[in-house]
Amino acid sequence: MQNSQSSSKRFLDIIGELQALISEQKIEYGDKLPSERHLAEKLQVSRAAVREALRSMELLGLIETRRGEGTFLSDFKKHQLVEVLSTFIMQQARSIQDVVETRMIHERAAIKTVTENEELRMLPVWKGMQGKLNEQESVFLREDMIRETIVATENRLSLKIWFLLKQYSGVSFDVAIIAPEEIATVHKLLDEIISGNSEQALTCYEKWMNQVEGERGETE
Amino acid sequence: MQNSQSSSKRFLDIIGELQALISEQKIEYGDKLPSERHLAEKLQVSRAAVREALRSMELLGLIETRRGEGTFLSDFKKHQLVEVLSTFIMQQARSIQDVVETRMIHERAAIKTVTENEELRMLPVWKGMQGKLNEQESVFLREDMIRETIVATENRLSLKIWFLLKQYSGVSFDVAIIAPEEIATVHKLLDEIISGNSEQALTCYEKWMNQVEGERGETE
DNA sequence: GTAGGCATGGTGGTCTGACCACTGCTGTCA
DNA sequence: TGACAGCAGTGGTCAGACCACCATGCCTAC
Repeated sequence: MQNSQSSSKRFLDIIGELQALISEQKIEYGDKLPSERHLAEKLQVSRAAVREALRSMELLGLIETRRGEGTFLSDFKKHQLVEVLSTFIMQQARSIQDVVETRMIHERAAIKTVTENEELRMLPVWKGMQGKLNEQESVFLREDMIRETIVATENRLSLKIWFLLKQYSGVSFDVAIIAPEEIATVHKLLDEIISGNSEQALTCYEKWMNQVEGERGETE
Repeated sequence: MQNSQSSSKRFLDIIGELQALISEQKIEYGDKLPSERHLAEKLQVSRAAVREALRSMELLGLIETRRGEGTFLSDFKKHQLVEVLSTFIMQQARSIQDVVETRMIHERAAIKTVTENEELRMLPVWKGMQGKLNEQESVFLREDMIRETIVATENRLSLKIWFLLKQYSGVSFDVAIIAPEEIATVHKLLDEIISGNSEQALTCYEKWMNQVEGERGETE
């Protein structure tokens, strides 16, 4: 196990045991965990100790508790983590600017990876996006475009980090594209991706982000 | 305040109050927090509730507790977070490969940013590194080189993420450079940075990483 | 038969008070 | 002067209690 110095920090051990339990019993997202009292008995510790571990995990967004119902393995998208880190770690960040810049680091890297990989740029998803972009009825979300790009790289960790950053930067990022210029830019971006023009794709991306920024400036 | 739905989730409120307290009393990294009993009295909650909040913060690496001594505001480098997330989030990651790749995303971005910014590439730190690289006695750590690059970008969040990733990937990254070829590569990398050749700098970086990888393969 | 109300058991939320283990200090004694 | 014992303060842990809430099932009134 990873519990080498398990002398102190019992609640860390408990978290470890909970992880093992979840793994053993194949508890999946949304499933219910044993009750605090049962866990206390099973792990041979007090309920208070179990609660300390559970609250920690809750703060990380790993679990979700509902009074009167129970404790559930959480969907990893709902992260209290963001709010908390925002006050502590983010205060060390120069500003919201760091968050935006870091988010863009991941986005640029994804675009580059996809564009420079023949298999990835041939994926049907890009054509599909272009189709959606043309249809007036269907909604084409900025977020979808970026997310799909990162998903395509198959780097789940990057996706995870991106998700957190997006959540924190709290921009109007999940809105449908409206401005015709923006649609044109995204169209071009998709073209460049499919064509494998890494340099041009990134240029398009920068242009797009500027447009998004411009719109925000107008509406706010 | 952020306590909108403060009906449940008291421990979140407590964390908020602790943050406020830390802010008010200007408690800095390494300083001691009031004892659990004092906090309980001050915040008008039970000690158990205070402890749940404290354990959560400890898991995030925000504080550090030492039995018999007290609770201290932590240095942000020591993050239990890594270990815990490793079991949950990382299990979703394809593999350690994702961590390495994500770390490199941040490193490449930093090199690019520095190289393409006139002020940054003129910083004395690069010349200093070259000097260190020449002196046989002084230690030139791989880690220093990369870290300084990210530091130069002044994106503290990226630095933070990089630090966590490095810690997790647990590579032999903080060792001194030994192989002459590697020294040559880093020398060239520094040259390209100073010259502002973004493309070439990144090429050097990739070459360097391959060399590092090669060494690891030999020794393990 | 159905809709509404009620009792009940299980769950998380919180508190109290107690005891243990450890640390650091302080005063005493050799 | 130095070593040591005692003490106060701290986190670590526990047991037990009570509350608020939820789901369920039963029962009654319609």
